[in-house]
Amino acid sequence: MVRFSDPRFARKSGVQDMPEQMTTARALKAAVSHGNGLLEKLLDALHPDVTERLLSQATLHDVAVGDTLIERGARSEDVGYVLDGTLAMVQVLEDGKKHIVGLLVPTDIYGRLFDGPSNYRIEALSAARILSFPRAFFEQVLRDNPEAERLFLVHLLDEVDAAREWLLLISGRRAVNRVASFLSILQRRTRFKRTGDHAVVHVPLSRKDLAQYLGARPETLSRAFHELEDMGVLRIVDPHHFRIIDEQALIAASGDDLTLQDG
Amino acid sequence: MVRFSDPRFARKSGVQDMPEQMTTARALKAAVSHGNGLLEKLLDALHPDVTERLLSQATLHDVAVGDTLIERGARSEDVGYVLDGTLAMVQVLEDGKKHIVGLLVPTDIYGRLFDGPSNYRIEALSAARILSFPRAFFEQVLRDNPEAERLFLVHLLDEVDAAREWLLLISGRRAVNRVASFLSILQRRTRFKRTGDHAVVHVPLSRKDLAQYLGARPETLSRAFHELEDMGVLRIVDPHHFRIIDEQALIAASGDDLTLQDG
DNA sequence: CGCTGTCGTTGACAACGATCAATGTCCGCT
DNA sequence: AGCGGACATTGATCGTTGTCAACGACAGCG
Repeated sequence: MVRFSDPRFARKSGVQDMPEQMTTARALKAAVSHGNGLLEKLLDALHPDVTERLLSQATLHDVAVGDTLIERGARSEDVGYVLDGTLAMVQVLEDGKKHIVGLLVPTDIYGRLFDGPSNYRIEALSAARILSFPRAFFEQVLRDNPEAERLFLVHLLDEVDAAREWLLLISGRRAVNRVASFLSILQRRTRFKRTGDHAVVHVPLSRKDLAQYLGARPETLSRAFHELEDMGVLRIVDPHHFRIIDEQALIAASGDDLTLQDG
Repeated sequence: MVRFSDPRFARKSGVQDMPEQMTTARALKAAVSHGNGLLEKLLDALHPDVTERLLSQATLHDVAVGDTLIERGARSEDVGYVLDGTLAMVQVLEDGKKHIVGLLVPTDIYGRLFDGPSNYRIEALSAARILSFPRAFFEQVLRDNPEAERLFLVHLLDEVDAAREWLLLISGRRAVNRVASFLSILQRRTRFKRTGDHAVVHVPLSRKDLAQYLGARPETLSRAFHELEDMGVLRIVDPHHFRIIDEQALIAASGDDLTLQDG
C-alpha cells in the first residue's frame, strides 16, 4: 500500500505538500458541512470539544487520477472522507482483471473500522480531495461516544440496503435500463452542474470501467447512451458529460419507476 | 404486518401455541450454538447473567411456507434469528412483481435495529424455526454492552462486503456461471445432507423465485441445471435437490475461481 | 374421479448483447 | 510536428438468453 506520507506516492500522484495540515478546525468543519453526509452527522452528535480534537487530527489530501489510496488486503491507517471527486472500490481478481464494486462520491466515508484489512482497493477515478483521519483515533472517538457509534451503525444498515437495491437494479435487465438507472442515481448522489435548466451529469468512469461496473461491454454502453440520446432523454455533451433533457423519461427508461435512495 | 401474537397469523400460518416459550434459557442456548453465527458470538461476549436475561425473553416460532414475518415498511417489534429453514428478503414493486434480494439461512439475523422500518418483506421460503427477541430489549442490551455492539457493527461491515461480492457474482456472466456460484455458495452457507459421499444441496426456491434472484428466466435456469448435469458436475435429484458430483468442477463452472466468503 | 392451476421442462424463434474488426479522435511523448 | 497508444464509436456477425408455446407431472378441490 502506498501511504500518503510516502514520498514516492507524493511524487507519482501529485499530492501536495499539505500546507492544509495547518488549516484550522473551523475551516475544516466548514469544508465538511456541504451536505448531510455521515461525517457531518457524526460531528453534530459529538461534544464540540471532541469535534475540535478530531478535526485537529485531520489532514487534507489532493489525489490524482489513478492513485491507489488503500490496497486490497492492507490495513488502512486512515479513514477517508470524500470532499470532492470520485473514488472507486475495486475488486482485483487473480487473473489481473479489475472489477468496480462501488463508487465513493463526496460525503462518502471509506476505510474499514474495528476490523481486518480492506477487501477492496480504493482508487481515484478522478482528481479528488480527501479528508483523512487517523483510524485509531477515529475508532476511539466512536468507542467513547456511543451516540456517534450508533449513527455509524445505522449508516452501515443503509449501506447494506443500498448494496442490495443496486443489485436489484443491475440484475437481469436491459443495458439501456442499467445505464438510465446509473445516470439517475449518479445525478442524485453527486452535485451536478445545471446549465440552462437541464442537469449535466458527470460520469467519472471510462467506458471500460463503467462497463465492468454495470456488467456490460463498452460497445454496448456506447449504444445504450446513443439510444437514450435518440429517444430524446439526454444529450451526450462529451463521453463523460450528459445533459439530462427529460428527467421523467430517464426514470421511466430505468425500467420500472423503481428508484434508489441515497447511499 | 402480521405479528406473531396475532391470532389470524397463527391460524393462517400454523404457528403453534408456543409451549416453547417456557423452554429454559439453557436449552435455548444449546439450540443457538450450532454454528458460529452472529448471535452465538454476541452471547459469548455478554456477561452470563445478561445472556440469561436475553434468552429468557426469547421465543421459539415455527413458521410455514409463504408466511410473511415482517412486512415492508413495517416497524418490526422483533429481531429474529434463523434456527432452521430458509427465509427471503423480498422487494415488492409497485406493479406487484416480487424480487428476492437476499436469503436468510440458519445463523442469520434479521430485523432492523436502532432504525426505521424494514425496507423489505421477510418471507418464509420453507418451513422454518425462528428464535425471536423483543427488539427494544435487544437494542438495550447492545446499548449497555459496547463490546457486543461492536460485534454487531463488524457483522454489518461483513454484510456490506457480502452484498457487494454477490453483486460481482451475478453481474454480467453466463447463466450457468451464476447457477454454479449460487449452488456452491448455498452449499457452504447451509448444512446439507451427505449421501454416499456426495453433498446434496437443497434449493428452497421455486424456479421462478430463483430466476428473480439470479436475474434470469425459469427456462434459462432449467437449461443451466441440465447443462451442469450433462457436464457431470451434478445430478438433479428433484427440482429442489442437487447432488454435487464434482465439487471442483462446480467451482470452475462458476466462472473464475472467485469464491465468496461466508456472509 | 376428473377438473383446474401451478410448476418444471423442452422446443422454436427472435432479440439482445458479446465479440471481432475498423475508424477517428485526442493526448502524451519524443 | 510526427508518432504511438488509449479511448469512444460504429458496423457485422454470432452466441446466449428472453419470449412464446406446448407438454407432462402433480396437488388441491369439487
